[in-house]
Amino acid sequence: MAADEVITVRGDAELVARAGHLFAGVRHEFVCAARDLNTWSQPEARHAINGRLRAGGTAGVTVRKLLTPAALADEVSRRHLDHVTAAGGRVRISSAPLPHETIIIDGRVMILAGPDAPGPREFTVTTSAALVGGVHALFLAAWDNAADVAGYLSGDRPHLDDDERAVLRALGAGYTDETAARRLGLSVRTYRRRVAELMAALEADSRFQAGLRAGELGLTG
Amino acid sequence: MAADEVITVRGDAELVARAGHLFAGVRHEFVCAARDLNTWSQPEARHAINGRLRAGGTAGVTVRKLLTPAALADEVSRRHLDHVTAAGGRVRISSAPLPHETIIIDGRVMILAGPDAPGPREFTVTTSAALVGGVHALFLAAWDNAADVAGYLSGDRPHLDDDERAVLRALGAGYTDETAARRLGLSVRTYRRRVAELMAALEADSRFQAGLRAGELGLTG
DNA sequence: CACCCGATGACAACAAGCTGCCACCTCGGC
DNA sequence: GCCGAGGTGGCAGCTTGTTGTCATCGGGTG
Repeated sequence: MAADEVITVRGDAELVARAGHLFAGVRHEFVCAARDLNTWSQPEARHAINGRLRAGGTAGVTVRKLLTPAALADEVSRRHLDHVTAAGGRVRISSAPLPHETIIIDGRVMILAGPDAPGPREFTVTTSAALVGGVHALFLAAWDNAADVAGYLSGDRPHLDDDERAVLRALGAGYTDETAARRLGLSVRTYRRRVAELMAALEADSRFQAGLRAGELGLTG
Repeated sequence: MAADEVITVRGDAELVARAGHLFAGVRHEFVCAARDLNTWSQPEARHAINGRLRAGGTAGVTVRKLLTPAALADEVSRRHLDHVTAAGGRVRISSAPLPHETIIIDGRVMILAGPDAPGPREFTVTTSAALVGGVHALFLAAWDNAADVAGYLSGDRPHLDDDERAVLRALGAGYTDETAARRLGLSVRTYRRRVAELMAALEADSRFQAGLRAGELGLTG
């Protein structure tokens, strides 16, 4: 039994001072999972870290960021993500809640931000192989099941209204057009018109394809 | 900055001796993520832990296990999972690789198994709130996107062969039956037979529904 | 009011999908 | 060889889906 390499720091400033060098030491992988991009209360902290990251050079480093939709809310964040993707980083969006910030560097070092409590935020830095490895695997599991930000944003999300959702549900329920139309209080002709519009919105050539797309875009729940 | 509550133990026996009491102290939640159920090299260790768990009483405790399909391979594991679900525990299956074993108790204590190296396996036990909280959130993200074991097993996963995958791809491509059949070197009659079989396997009443299911089950990639 | 517009629904014609039936072929066992 | 099982394909008849056309209705607008 042995005490392990885990330290806790309080506040951005101390983190930068104590662990800033780690960001510059990235060799091949930088992954982070977070709810949004507002972990650093003071912009200076973020700048300092970004500076360190760039100083280390980004060639050959794969960057992966796993975020929640909250990170797409404001324009500043979006622009940051555009930068990341433009630089070859990959960004995905998870519908599940995420920790406030988890950073893993080269599978060796892990930095976890504590909850947004009053006072300076706590950060935990560890190099324990078991800890980092385990969390990294969990990260990958979450990553694998999240949608790419491109697909999430530009893809479509055709902003369906209630009627269209109703049609979608009827299709998903496996009703025939006849039955579905009756249930929705529409004529069969109109129902089919709706289906056709939906398929156009989903850029699907067949109903099977439309089902597939609807599933991909998570329009079923 | 402060050293945190992280200890590392080597081997099942030491883990049971040092941290076994934690398993008995479960109050409301016991979650674990693992590739399979073979973390404990000696069955005695598992029995010891199961004993401790039961000793603590399971009323009001939610048990969640996130595993990979590997955990469903052998009959013994399946029976164990049946027990878990019968006792009210929830089991999900993730298609992504998972850490060897991550256990979180009541959101307070976390136990991570190290890689299956030669010699006794290392376990890391920590109570650091930031660490445990962060990993717990990551676990939830992975959990949310995994399939319930019931749906995974009984549902279908109809173990598609290459032909069926080809049909699926043709459907997903949006071809008409005519075109798809020609591409696959089949008669239209046979192609449609295949589609019908596929739909039966997916328990779908319409092609739309089949597309939805296929997407859900990740049979497109 | 007359007018236009968009949404709806009826009808029709056609395309696509679904299935039962039967004939054919091939393979393996007798 | 003979037989049966299982996969295949053609055909036919039916259902379902797709689309165009047209009449109708109701709500603005001049």
